[in-house]
Amino acid sequence: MNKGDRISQGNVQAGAPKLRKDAERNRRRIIEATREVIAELGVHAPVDEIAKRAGVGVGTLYRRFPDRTELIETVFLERAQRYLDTAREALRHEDAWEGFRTYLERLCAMQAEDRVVTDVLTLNLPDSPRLVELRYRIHSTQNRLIRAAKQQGALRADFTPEDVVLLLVAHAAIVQSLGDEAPESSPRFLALALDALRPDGAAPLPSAPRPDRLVKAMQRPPVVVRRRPGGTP
Amino acid sequence: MNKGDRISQGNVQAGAPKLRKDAERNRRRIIEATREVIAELGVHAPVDEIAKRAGVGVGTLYRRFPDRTELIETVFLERAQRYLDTAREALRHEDAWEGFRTYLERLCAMQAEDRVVTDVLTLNLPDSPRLVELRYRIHSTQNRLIRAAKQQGALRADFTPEDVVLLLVAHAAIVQSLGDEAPESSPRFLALALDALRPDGAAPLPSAPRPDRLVKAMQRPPVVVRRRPGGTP
DNA sequence: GTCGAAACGGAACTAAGAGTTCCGTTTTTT
DNA sequence: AAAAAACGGAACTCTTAGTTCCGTTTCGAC
Repeated sequence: MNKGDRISQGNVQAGAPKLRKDAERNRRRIIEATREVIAELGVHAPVDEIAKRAGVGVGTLYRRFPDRTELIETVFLERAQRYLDTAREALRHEDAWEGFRTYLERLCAMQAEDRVVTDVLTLNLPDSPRLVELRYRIHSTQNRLIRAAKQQGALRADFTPEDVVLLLVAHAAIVQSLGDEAPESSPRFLALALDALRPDGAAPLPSAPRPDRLVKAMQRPPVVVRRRPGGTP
Repeated sequence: MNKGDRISQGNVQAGAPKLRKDAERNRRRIIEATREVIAELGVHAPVDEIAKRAGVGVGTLYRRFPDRTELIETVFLERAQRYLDTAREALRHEDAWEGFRTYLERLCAMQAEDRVVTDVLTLNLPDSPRLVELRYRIHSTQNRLIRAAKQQGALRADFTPEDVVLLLVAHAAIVQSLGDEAPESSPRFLALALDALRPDGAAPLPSAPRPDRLVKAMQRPPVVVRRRPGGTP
């Protein structure tokens, strides 16, 4: 490493030494590029692509973020937060069903325009307590939405929070395999899904997957943020 | 290549010279192993895994099948055929709705126990006219199922064949990300999906994706059967 | 039973990614 | 103008996967 280079973190911390003007500008560009690129390509997006989009060399990127993970995490948490905000907003609807419907619609729209949203649902950064906490809040907000919609009689009684996961996993696949070429697929699927949630005339459902299993299943492949494939031996 | 080695094809053709006994036995083992392995891992399954499962060296495998693609294709077409059989059987139900429902259920079950089924739906082998033809037959059989179920008034009128694709893509994702850990997910999802198809009280759907676009979307990534990453320059 | 052809196994080679480092050059700052 | 900081991107490493090569083993015809 060169003399002047210094390891620092993506999130400027209190008391961090000020960056040179060009460095600060590049830091912002990198974060912005990361947002864009992983929205399109998902968290697996290669570093080179991010650097290119930011108009910066990879070296520059690594000077600011000690590794790929550090960089991704910044953006990842941002998204999780937005996810939570969506749930909370939905809760403010006075019509509970409308609130729930809006929630699903917004989530699907987010999935369609940003692949990371799906990843937030699915993946765990290694050791990110903050993400765990955000997920917890998302879930409990979501539960309140569901309960309210059921009480109102607008949502089938045997619907469970796990079903939301099923729908989102399903919709993610629709968007990922069909989204670009056949964008009508997403709204079409969502509309069908909503019809499945009506209480009237609903056939009884087989039992829902256990939540803990579901969580385990979704967090399974730590494939996401691989550490050190190359580099230091 | 050694003197004795000879390029031949996976499917024994008329007039092909007879294989030695051990060779013939290995050839069968390889095909069987391929079936098993790609059922579990999908068409991307590495050749080494297949060879290992067959209890055979990779060399042996390549002596019989000039390349990976050749091998996969054999099994792939077998599956596509079974897919078609399922559709045809469903057509024999006297109750059209039952037929259609059974069709979907069988398809989902097949997806759950064999990843290749999804691949058959999604992917094209390079230059496989036979697969194209099978697909065509599958589609037309499926269309008859749908028409009959609608006429009987058991299936919502705005349902289209494209919706079957949506459901299968969605279900494939459910099985792939949740299947192992939370096997209840698949039947649960299917039951919800079937409820979405009821004609009574169905909300009007947004327009379906155009079939040609859908086909294009699904056949997009020719990622599947990559040719020559290494090997002959 | 022997011997040549056929087949075998699996190490080694090639290619394509992808993350990380290194260092000669450029830009800021004082 | 000089020193410090930052820059860019080629080069290096590791991984994964398809394919070939060749010394060794097995089969089958005589």
